[in-house]
Amino acid sequence: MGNEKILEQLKDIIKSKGMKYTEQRAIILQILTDLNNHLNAEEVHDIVKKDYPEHNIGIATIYRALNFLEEVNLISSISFGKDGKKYEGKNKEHHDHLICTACGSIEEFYDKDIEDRQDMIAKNNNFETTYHSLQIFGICQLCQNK
Amino acid sequence: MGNEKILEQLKDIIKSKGMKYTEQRAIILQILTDLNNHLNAEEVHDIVKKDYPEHNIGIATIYRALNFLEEVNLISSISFGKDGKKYEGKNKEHHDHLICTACGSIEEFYDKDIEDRQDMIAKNNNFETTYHSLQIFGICQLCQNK
DNA sequence: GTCAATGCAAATCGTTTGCATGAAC
DNA sequence: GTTCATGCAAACGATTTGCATTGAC
Repeated sequence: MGNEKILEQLKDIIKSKGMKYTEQRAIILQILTDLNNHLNAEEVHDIVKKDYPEHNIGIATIYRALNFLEEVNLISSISFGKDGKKYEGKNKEHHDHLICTACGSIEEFYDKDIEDRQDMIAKNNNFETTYHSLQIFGICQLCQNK
Repeated sequence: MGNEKILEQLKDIIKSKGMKYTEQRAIILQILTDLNNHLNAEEVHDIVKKDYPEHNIGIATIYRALNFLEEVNLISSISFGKDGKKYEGKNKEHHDHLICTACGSIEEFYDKDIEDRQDMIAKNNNFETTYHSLQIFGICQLCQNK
């Protein structure tokens, strides 16, 4: 699994906040870190039920954990119309998204030129960037052929 | 108001689909065409109640009209972070946003290079773009000085 | 007169919250 | 033992749907 590092981060953050380390939060973080995929809360719940049947994690816990993990920056989310908010681990390089509004599939891309232009625009506006998010919505090749 | 053209388009589309032209749909389309703003369904409803008090348009009709108008491409929607789906008329120039997470202010910008790169990326992925949304989050100059 | 569109209320979906119980410390 | 996190169910807000009525054609 090779994600001891991120679990250590989780432990540190939780300790520093006077909160408690629980299996549930670790499992949810691991799922999103290991899986190279964008998942909504329902999908995370399904995976937990399938891969960790001995645990009986409620959907409320999933939502609470996802909100917390995003807050402390261990996962990130993108939101769009139908399927609600989708989450992904932070173990990947920064990238942007091509989102198919027909089937909900998400393709990733990275473009150095766009990144540079954004930095320049922020600079020109005396704007101190925290992060940015670029989504291209449309119809993917598969759905075009349907 | 200068939006007879778009109402003609609406009439044509409705006729071609064997549907019926109604005041309600025309009002909702006009609001989004005239106002230079992104509105969610609730906000459209509020404007209708305020500006067209003699009509008593139900929220369900607002949603049905918005879905229809988007489907036939007379308006477009974006998912603006947490606020859900927001709609805008098609008469507005495209632009992106610098969003200050401290004070919530929104600055608009347009960058031809970024637009071109995005088109290219979509093309390379055989992706048929409907729209795109680029947000740069951070701290604006005013808030930096506080 | 016919059939689609509307208004209303109930239903539904994704998400959050209140509360008693259970687990971490 | 104290306090936080969990699971469950109820609550919630945004959107949708079912149905009788209204209005466009």
